[in-house]
Parts: sequence; structure tokens; C-alpha cells
Amino acid sequence: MLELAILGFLYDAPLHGYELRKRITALTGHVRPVAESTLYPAIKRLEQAGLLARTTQPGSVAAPRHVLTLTEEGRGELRRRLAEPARHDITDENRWFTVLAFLRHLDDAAGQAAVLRRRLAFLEEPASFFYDGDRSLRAEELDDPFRRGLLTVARATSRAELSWLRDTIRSLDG
Amino acid sequence: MLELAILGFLYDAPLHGYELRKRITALTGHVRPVAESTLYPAIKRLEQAGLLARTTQPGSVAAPRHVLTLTEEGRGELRRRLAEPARHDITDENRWFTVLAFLRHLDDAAGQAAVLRRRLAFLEEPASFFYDGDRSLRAEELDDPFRRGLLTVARATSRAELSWLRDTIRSLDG
DNA sequence: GGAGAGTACATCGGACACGAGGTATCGCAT
DNA sequence: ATGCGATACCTCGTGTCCGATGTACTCTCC
Repeated sequence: MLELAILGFLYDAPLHGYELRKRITALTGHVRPVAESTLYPAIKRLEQAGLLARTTQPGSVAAPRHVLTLTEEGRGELRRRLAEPARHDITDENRWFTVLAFLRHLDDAAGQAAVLRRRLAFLEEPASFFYDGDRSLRAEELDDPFRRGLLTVARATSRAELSWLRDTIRSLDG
Repeated sequence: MLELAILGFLYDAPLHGYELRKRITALTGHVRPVAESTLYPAIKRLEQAGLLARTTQPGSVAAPRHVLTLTEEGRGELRRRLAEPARHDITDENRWFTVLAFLRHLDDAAGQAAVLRRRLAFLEEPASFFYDGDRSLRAEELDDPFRRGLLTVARATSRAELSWLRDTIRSLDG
């Protein structure tokens, strides 16, 4: 997820690590803050994999900046990761939001629609949280107000996203 | 999050690892499946910390079962984790749902309301995903349909949860 | 002139997660 | 008979994440 965000932000423009961190923090930081000790090793990994290149520039105020640029392999890798997200990326809301944030970089409406359809299929799967034996329990059947709330909120979320997904897929297809 | 789920399920009744895994899978597995190689070490950790005890029973069909029971320390630890969740547990939806699933075990309406209020405060913070310099961008200002969708869905989710939170806090207080 | 905040990068150790693989039993279908 | 799926547990290696800590420069405020 972090790597996807790095590739995604760099696809638009070269950035240095510190600026990258600010953008990632704006995108997902309120939920899961990005530690510097996670970001810099991730940058190094991607660099060693040949997905991005760095050029050192004198820092405007402090230490010299390492400006990061995606290589051609890096651009291809981002498109590949967007076109074929892992199951994790589809099911985990945090990861899915990251995919969505950069899906426009997949400049192919059919490919974009295919990704949205995978999310749609996932949300359409009958998923419950609590079971009585094999039978899945509905919100109304629960005594516990917190579990009821959990189901209620999850259902509302899902409804909102489903209708957005259906609209968007239709307009991508049309 | 995993440890919280283990403590939460065992608070109700002693279970063996395999059954525990099925319950956790039902709760959060559609989003983030729990690998056995994650669960068993986690059980061992909790056992070594003195939070749970195991007794071996002949297996009904296969290998002998290790039935896990919460110790008094374990019960206290669960209540402590529920009463004072880490910031992570409040902000990350997956973790938050786990907290909610077991919040009833905190049998103190004021404590429960306090936890809900923390989530409420978090959701009320003005959080944006995308910025133009310092200015946060609203859904309407974005060209990108996917980022628009992301904001739209996030807003709908948040609205649904906010209204549930306010109702529930009111009824816990009243 | 000195403290503190912000910019900018980096390393290290510990904790945690996961896939791959292993052990063993039972029932059912082929 | 033999393989498969379910039950039930476990280890190992690899990778990732994070908090703590360090370096070094600039600007602002007092």
C-alpha cells in the first residue's frame, strides 16, 4: 500500500522523500500515519528494484534533497499494480482507497472498469460478521447495541459505495 | 487487533485455537484473513504473558485440542484495552470494528460512552485526502472521478457513523 | 545567544505478519 | 487402496513496520 502510494504520487511529478511523506500523510495519515522509518526503507527498496531513480539537489533550507523520479519500469509497475490489484487491495478499505486515488493513471477505461467490478463483486458477496452456528445474524437480531451499530454502519457504507460503483462502471462502459 | 479479538472471544467462553480462528475469520476475515501462522504465535504470546491458560482435551475428530481460557489478568487486560484503546484502534476502521465488537464487555455505560466519544471526536476532525497547497479540496473540485468517488464514499460512511454514534452516546448517557 | 520548531535524511532493533511447509487423524468418495 | 478435505496444531524464514535515536541545517521568537 505504501509502495503503491509512492509510485502513484511520483507518477505525476518527481518529489523528494519529505514532500512525499506529506502527501501520503494527507491521503491516509489520519487513519494510519506513515513513519519516516517506514518510508525511507520503502524508497530504498523501490530504488533497488529499479523502479525509481534519485538525483541529489542542494536542499532549499536544510539537508540536501533526494529528488525521486519514476523510471520507465516504475511507471509500468504502477500500471501493473493498478490493473491487477491483489485481493488484499480490493478488500481492505485502506488499500482500496489508495488504489482508487491513483486509478486514473491506468489510462484505459476498460481496465479501470474491470478493477471497479472486482470491488463491486467483493461488496456484493453476502458477508456477515456474526454467526449463530452457520446462520448469519442480522442487525435486528443482536442484543448488543455496539454490534448492531457495527452492522448498521457497515451496511450504510456498503450501500453508498455500491451505488457509486454501479454509476461509475456504467459511465465507463457507456 | 488480533490479540484484542482473541481476548474478546475468550471473554465469553473458552475456545480452542481452531474454533477461535473460525470466529475471527467471520468477524474480520473477509477484509483481512487471519493466517494460522499468525494466530498460533499470538496465542502463545498471550499465554506467556499470563493472560490465558490452556488445558489439553482429546480432540473430537483429530489432534488433541488446546482449550484456551482467559485468566483473571486476561479479563482485566481486555477491559483495559477496551477502556483505553490506542489511537490506532480509534482511527483505523478495521481495528475500530474489533473494539466495537467487544465493547459490551466493558460493563460500564460511562466508559463505553467515553470510547464512542473518542471515535466521534476523530470523525468530527476536518479530514481531507487531497490538498492544493494547504487548501483542502472538496469532491466537487476534483476532475478525477475516482478521487471524487473516494471522497463521496468516505463522506457517506462518516455521516452514517456519526449519526449512529450520537444516538448511541445519547442513550448511554440518558 | 539560546531554545524550539521545521526541514531533510538515515539506521537499528524488536515486534509482528505471512506463506510454505510439516505432523497427524478421521470420514467420504472414487 | 488411495486421495481429498476437514480438523487440529506447529515451526521456520523472510519481509515489513515502527519507535527510538542520530545528524545537520535554518528560521523565529524571546
